[in-house]
Amino acid sequence: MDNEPAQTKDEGFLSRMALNDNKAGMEGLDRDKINNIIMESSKGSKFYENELKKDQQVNQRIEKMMLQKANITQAQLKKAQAQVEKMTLALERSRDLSRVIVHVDMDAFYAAVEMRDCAELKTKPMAVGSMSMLSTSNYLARKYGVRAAMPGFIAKKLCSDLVIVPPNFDKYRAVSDEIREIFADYDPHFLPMSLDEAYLDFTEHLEQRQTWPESLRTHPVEETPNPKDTEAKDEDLSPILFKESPGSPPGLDGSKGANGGSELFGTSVEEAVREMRFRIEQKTMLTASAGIAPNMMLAKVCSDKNKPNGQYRLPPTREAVMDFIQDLPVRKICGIGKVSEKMLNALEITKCSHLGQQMALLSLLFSETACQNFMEVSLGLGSTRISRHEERKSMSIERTFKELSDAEEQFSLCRELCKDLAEDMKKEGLKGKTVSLKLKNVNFEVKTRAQTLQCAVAAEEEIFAVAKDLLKTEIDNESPHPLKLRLMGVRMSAFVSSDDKAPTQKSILGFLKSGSSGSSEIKGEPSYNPSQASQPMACPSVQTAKRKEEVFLHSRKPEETRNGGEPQQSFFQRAQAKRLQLHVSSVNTQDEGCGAEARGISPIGACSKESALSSAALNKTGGSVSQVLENKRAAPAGDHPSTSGCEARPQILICPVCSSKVETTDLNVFNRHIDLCLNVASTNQKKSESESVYDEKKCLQECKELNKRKERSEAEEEQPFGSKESSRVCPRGGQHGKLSDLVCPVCHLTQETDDLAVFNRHVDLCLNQEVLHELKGQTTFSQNPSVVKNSKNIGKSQRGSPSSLPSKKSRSLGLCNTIDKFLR
DNA sequence: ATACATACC
DNA sequence: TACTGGTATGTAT
Repeated sequence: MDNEPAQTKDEGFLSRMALNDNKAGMEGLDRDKINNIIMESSKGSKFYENELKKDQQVNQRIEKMMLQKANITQAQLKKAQAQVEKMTLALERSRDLSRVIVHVDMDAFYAAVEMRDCAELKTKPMAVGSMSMLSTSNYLARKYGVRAAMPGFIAKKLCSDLVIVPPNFDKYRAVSDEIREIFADYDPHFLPMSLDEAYLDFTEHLEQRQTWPESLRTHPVEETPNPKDTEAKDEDLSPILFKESPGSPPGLDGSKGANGGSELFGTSVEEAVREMRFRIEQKTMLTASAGIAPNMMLAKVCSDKNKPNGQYRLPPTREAVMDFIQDLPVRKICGIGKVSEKMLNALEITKCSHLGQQMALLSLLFSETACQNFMEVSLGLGSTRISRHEERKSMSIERTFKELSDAEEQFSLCRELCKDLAEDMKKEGLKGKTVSLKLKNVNFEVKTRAQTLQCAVAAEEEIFAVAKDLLKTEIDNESPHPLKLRLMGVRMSAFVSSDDKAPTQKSILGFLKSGSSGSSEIKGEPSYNPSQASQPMACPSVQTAKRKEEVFLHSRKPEETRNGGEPQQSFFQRAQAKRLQLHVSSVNTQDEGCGAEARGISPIGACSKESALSSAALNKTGGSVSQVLENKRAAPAGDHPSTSGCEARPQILICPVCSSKVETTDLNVFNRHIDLCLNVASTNQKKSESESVYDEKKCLQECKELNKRKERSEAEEEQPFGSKESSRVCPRGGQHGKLSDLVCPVCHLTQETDDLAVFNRHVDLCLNQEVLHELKGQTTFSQNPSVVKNSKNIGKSQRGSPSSLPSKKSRSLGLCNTIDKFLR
């Protein structure tokens, strides 16, 4: 393959704009001619200008890097080298060659499907897409330099005969289903990367296969495989779109002619993979290519080696792997794109072997993550286990259009997007806390703006309420000029995990009573007035924990996902994990998910859906450590927990942290106040660790500042609780100085801790106990609950670091665990 | 947490 | 005429 990374001494810019002939089927093209056409077609366009700008940014990055490089001393390098060698050894020790990983990839998938279904296309250069953008081209078109991700109008200039077919995603999905059925026969846990691509672990299958009789390894040869095609022009309709590449089924040619023939496959890996490809072809009349290797990273590269319609096996020996890696251009590695390539090239690193040789240098110039990746690549290491069930992290929708400058239209488009997104979210039962707005102006400049709520939302109005504000801000920023947009997108992220959704949040009592997460109904709730059943759809997502098994288009997962819990972890990984842990426990952030709570118990018309705005404002409130029990926490003794939140009469609440009075009808406001106090406290604590003296003035000031800062970005109608009464004392009434010996307002026992988060947790537990107590009608709850120790509880431990506080007395551990579950 | 960039299909 | 859309992740602040 002549896939030299297009070393463009010319401008370097070519590496960005020029033809990327890294793909199969693009060998031996007249690159210069093609690049000329591409440049000519692009020059002067806004797109081109923007690309130029981006390229300059990359160049600056490179310059910066080169400067850094120039400043590296021999001593540093030597030290780094030692480190690198140590890590290399460790990585080497972790090398696992025992797995047989296969990467399968359909050849020119969309294009192949279209060709299969339309005889006329078979002999023509064609591509799937539009005049604006192509998603795939067939191999005939590739001869002209026409490839995926190229705009159709440019492709047309390269090949005036090019036929552009609009995509039929439903059809591709259907075919995808068919091939996935076959995949599952070889690995029921296969990992789909897109409609046409997947990773499979053949290891188990191969073990089984050794014992299989021939009958199980024999597959019929269908002669008239295309029922959809009514015209039976035999030669043209041959199911074989591509001549066999080196790695094709050996017996295929021989036995193909006869109707009713069949094909026997052996027991080796290669035979098994040939069999799979054969079956795919029989079933879909489309060909696939495959790579066989001891890990995912290598398998991926291998599948490209004999494309189309071929396969390549990399033997599972260290020698074979290292040989294979040696001359492999870095750009071939999944994850190293054009920018990384360019940066590496600047360091004269073009092949994977160079990576290994330059690791010391790289470790001084690149991030830890990047280095780890480079090092693994240079050693031919990759994930040896494939796993599927990663949860989706975001969901988005975006649209490109002709210039849109009218604000009104922009808002309505925004709403439209939110509506569609909300629909999608609903389909998967998702709720997220972060809403992002993406804007691209007519100069192709992209902006994203995000806001994170305290509560997870999913409905159109809720999303729109936020997106609209973000959009408004941008419009205002630009005024008096209009925003001239060419794209708008909305994204949801920070999903609450399924465990965290509605049920537990809604009402702990309801949860306990129903004994399962199946329902968030609070029906059992004594003092809950049934008439309140009009309870806003507040938290509709009861059963939402269930997600659709698989979502085709969204099933991507990073290639380099690390295997779950294997001893395969590298030094880098472990070190990083450790750092991360440290980081997490040292950072004070918001807690996750409060589901229905905020809206559910909010006294103000949370239930009324009338105004998207008001509902959004409400959504911004609530959500905190003790969200689970916030109503209880805020409720004066005697008040029933679940009703207290719905009371509209103003209450004076005492903050357990700063002991100040908080006058509010909204428990969320109160809760947030507590959060802020805790934030301030622990920040201060950290700052003055050495003195271990708590500065009261500072606390007050910071409390105010924090409150103000937060308030500012929030709904205007909310009364800033921090700005009033001067009666507040920080950290607690009377207790100046040392931040120890906090007294739990519930159990009244002294807590020997300096950590307010720990203390807070204790209070939570106490409150929980009260609830449980009421629930079970028990009478003895004088015990002081132990502070739960659960270092794994990261989401929570952001506020409550694992504590070593000795529990005063032993108490029902079972109960403790139960509570802890809720607190997660 | 937010913004922006990179990468992949 | 015309340079996507969806998702994840890394990097910097």
